Amino acid sequence: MLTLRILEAIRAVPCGKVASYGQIALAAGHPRGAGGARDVVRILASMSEKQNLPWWRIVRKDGSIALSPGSGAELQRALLAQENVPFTEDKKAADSAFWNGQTAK
DNA sequence: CAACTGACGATAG
DNA sequence: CCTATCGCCAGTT
Repeated sequence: MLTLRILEAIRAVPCGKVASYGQIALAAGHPRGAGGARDVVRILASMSEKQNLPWWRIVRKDGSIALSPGSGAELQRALLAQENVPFTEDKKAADSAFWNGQTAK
């Protein structure tokens, strides 16, 4: 089940770091082009709380907050800040890129 | 049980 | 460079 694998991948993200949906999907073994990211979205959006997942560590490939402002984006940024994750002026995760830092390009 | 949904990502225009 | 569209697919309603 990809869901569980994705959940595990998200849980595998170390504190103080972030991962992109694409990287999570890839780590989960779903190289569906870029579609794997959609799976991460679905799962996170629906089960994050239930699965006790660190959804706030999941950002875009650019390292920026994926959610729209007012939907929890500010909250996520605050949580990351507490995890010791530095942010750039663009509100992107600076050096917190997980998996060889390929997330922040 | 069937349909909708989506916090993305890449490619094409 | 920015906008638009396609791909993907299982959890949620």
